[in-house]
Amino acid sequence: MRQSRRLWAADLRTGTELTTATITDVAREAGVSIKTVSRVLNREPNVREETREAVLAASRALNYRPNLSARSLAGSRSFLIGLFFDNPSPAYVSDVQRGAVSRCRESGYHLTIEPVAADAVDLEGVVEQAVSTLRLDGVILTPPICDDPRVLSVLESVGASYVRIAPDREKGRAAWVGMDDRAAAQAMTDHLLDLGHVDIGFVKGHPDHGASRLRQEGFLQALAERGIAPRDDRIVQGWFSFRSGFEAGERLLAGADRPTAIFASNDDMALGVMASATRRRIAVPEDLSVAGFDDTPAARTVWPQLTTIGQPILEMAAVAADLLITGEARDFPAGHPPGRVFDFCLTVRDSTTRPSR
Amino acid sequence: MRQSRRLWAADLRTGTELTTATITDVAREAGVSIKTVSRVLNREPNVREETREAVLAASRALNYRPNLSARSLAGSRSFLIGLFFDNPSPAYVSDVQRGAVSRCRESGYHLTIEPVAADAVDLEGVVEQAVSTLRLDGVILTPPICDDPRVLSVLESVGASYVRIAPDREKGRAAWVGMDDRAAAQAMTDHLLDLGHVDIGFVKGHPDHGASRLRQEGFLQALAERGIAPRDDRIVQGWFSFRSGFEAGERLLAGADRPTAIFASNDDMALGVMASATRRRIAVPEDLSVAGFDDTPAARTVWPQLTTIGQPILEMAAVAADLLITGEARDFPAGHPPGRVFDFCLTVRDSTTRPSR
DNA sequence: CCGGAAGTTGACAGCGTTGTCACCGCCGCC
DNA sequence: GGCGGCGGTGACAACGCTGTCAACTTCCGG
Repeated sequence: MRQSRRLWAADLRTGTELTTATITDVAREAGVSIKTVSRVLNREPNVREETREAVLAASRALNYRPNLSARSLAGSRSFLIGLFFDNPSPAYVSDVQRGAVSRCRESGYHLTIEPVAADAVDLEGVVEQAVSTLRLDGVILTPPICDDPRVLSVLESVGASYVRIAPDREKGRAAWVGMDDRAAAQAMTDHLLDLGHVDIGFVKGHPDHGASRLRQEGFLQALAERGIAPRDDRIVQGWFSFRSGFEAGERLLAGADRPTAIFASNDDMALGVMASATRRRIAVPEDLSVAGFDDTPAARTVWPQLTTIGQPILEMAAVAADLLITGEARDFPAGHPPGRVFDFCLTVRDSTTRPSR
Repeated sequence: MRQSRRLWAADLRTGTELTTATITDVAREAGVSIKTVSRVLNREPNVREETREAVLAASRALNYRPNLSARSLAGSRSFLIGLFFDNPSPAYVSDVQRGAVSRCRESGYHLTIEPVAADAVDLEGVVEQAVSTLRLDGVILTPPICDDPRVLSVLESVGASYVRIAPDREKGRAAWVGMDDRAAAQAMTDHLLDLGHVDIGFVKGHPDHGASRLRQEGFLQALAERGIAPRDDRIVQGWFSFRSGFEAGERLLAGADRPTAIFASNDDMALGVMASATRRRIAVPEDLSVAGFDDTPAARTVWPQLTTIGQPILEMAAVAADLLITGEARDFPAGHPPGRVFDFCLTVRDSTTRPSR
């Protein structure tokens, strides 16, 4: 009745000795071979119900934990999924992580993270190193690196399957999940138009992000459908940052000829616009409606609370992990990867109302 | 000249065939045994310089990547560090992740994350499962779960070494890194006193967080050292949330008898106070100075920008990872674990100024 | 010039699991 | 009634690396 015994350095301190059950111990306990234990644990077919239960009982009795390293070395799966991200927004990344982990946990997978700078010189090296040494079963990519051709090439050259979240280009290249930014921006603009606004300012996003273009298109389309001609001086460039939003606000709100509403391409810039309005003693929403995009926590942490567009990020990330775990992200007809568009959520809060004039 | 060849499912699509070099390939290429290659790669002593270089050259030539699973299975290290966190603040967690990963990368370690809910029924199970199956070399714990006795017990019972970030209790139990919350709160209060404020409101933090108590103590001590008696009605309970800060502001700012400055125990609550002031047309900082704590991104994303206390979170997390990687977190004299206090940073921005009356 | 210590290297046995293949018995079919 | 097939099981060889130990070299001091 020998069991694998291991002595940890920490035990030398406490004097406790630990036992870590291996698959061999479980097999002995259940009176079967290790291969049969393996079959049960991997839910393989062709195991008698009676045998399965005996194994499961033995496994529970010994508090058996499979050794991922051994599984990975012997088998073809590592049970590890990598999440690569630049750091656009902590709140966004946090949601992606929680969504992905929740799906991973269901299948005994774990998530490793690799924060990287999109402009890092050795981006490819970091990616390749992580994927190769960890033998990742799959990789999840967030914007903006999900559109970095170098990263995609590296992943493909080492044969890793990956899912892109909200990619902008080459959607036929690999699996992805995303949202319809154009439709969302159009919906928000419609909301402002419905309130009675006709003179609406727009703050563009960072030109490198694909979403910026789509959001602007949605804005313009909404105007077009109501027969409103966009005024060039109502559309100003921003960079997704609070400061750029503040500056855009300063520009749009200078003078008496100002819009009655401003739609910023993300929440941080919307907050910047609100700050600019506050500075100029323009009351939000009474004298100016402000709308954002993303529904970051800050949108609720500000007064008045921001009307914005929410994305089901947790769900998107969970589906991304799912595509990897099920293998759908790997096996698909060339040029036709699985992709899924999620619904956005227009959240009307206190920063938008009918125009006062 | 055979090399290990592996065919990936993805290659069936592209027709490419991949070669993954193993330590055996490197050994053959360099004309030495695999053990010698292993020695070089692990920086073990007693290898001739000439041999070392030959191995390194061969390794580079074949673009060799060690297989972590194999290393972990054969050796005693998994090169994996786990980060367990509840989700108090995405910005905080994001900094912890970046700090820890930066140190990990230096030593070929990787970080796995386990977001958990502090009140999850099976918290212990999740922790135990992750540590056991992944064979984590170490674990990093953030508040509030770094103070959860169940988690600490599980980690100790499976013999995992861990480092706590900003623990509140039982600091003699395991390695930790932290900051002096009391001194920081005192410094912030001194800043307000130095500006000339004598009537300062204080918003307490969540009673379950140890930091709340320390911050209040620092506030009171600063007053005491100037001989100022604290007024009970100037100290109100908060819960670290924006809303609770807003409500605290409403309470403190009602009526003409109001403080000239308010120090909130964290940034979210300070923002709530600012929102309340804005609603009541009390100008910040002209008519009311507001100070926060934590230096979250929102502190800069608001107008006026918030005076607050910053913590070197990246550095703290990096040191936490370092303690794990070097083994200092594991081997220490009983009752005397390594611990380190980091300097805080008082960041004066626009939300505080001299009192107008 | 010799004995021993220190430096340098390799053979080999695992580490805990999965993949392959063989085996045994039972069923249904001609 | 023999035979092919399949459900159920186990023996055994990997997987790629590290730990152990032994062997061989080199370098000293006496």
